[in-house]
Amino acid sequence: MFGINLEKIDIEGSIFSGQSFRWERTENEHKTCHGVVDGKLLIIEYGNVNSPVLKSTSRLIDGKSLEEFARRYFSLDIDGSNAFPESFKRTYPEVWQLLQPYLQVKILRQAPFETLVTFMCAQGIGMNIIRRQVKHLTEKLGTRHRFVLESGPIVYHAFPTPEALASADPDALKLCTNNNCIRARNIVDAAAAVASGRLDLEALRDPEMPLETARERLCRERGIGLKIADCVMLFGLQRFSAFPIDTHVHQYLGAWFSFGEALKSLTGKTYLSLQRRAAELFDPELAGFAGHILFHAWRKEVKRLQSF
DNA sequence: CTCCAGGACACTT
DNA sequence: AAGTGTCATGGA
Repeated sequence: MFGINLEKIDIEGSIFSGQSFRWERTENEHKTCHGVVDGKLLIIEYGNVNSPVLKSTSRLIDGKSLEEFARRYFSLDIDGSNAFPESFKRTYPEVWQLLQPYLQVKILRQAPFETLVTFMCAQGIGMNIIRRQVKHLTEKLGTRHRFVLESGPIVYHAFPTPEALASADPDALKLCTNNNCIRARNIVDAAAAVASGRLDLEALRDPEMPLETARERLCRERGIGLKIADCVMLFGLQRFSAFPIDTHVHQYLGAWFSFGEALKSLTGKTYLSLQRRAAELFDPELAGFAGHILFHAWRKEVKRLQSF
């Protein structure tokens, strides 16, 4: 057990798949996050924000200390406010003001395959259903882990391996994809591509490879369009310059920055056009980080959505 | 009841 | 080239 300053992390802001890490709210406003990473259980508690605690069943993960691991996993090395240049603050002072509570939002450096599959589950449906799908996926096909804590045993399921998903029966997988047969088949196919080595996700991390090239490779798979490919690059491949445009980004680009294209439906052409203009607003290296911060500010401050 | 949710794709004008 | 329908379900 050691101390790590979780005030610097907007924990609610980053968790999506809820499986590498899962957030749970217990009775008395005491929040706990725990999840399986590489077969090890990580727990973060912050009932009192002044004394948050990160602990694990194992001192070492991947040969690194837990603190080292967490620092990287939570992107503590990235300062999101650096994504916003002075020109942005001058031009959009009211937006900049609104963003202040969200500058600590961190993007998790999640596992590429998990990121790929979870975002394939997230097409045109709400967060609750997405979560449910991922939960079913892990419980049906993921390795089961049992940990004994002071409070009693906890059971967790790791995210399924590409092999496990590739050999899954698409009909059975329907339960994990909101009964959507097309999506189930696409996920099995993508998993097979990764398992066979035909789709080498690790290779797409290479900074030498242009963003465009990596995206093009991802989009070759059925069920992966521009948005999902950009999400995989941003959340799973640590490509912080990738700028995914979903329905919410589409909306705030129109409302906050008066992008005319935002009035039109989000076709491929509109998507690319919006993306080019958005990239000019931020530090190119951290455009995706900026987008994610804006995303949460938009959802909570404007749409009043209870995200997590 | 209608509308929209962290979309992608086929199909029609 | 640009718009519309389909897939699916739940919550507001």
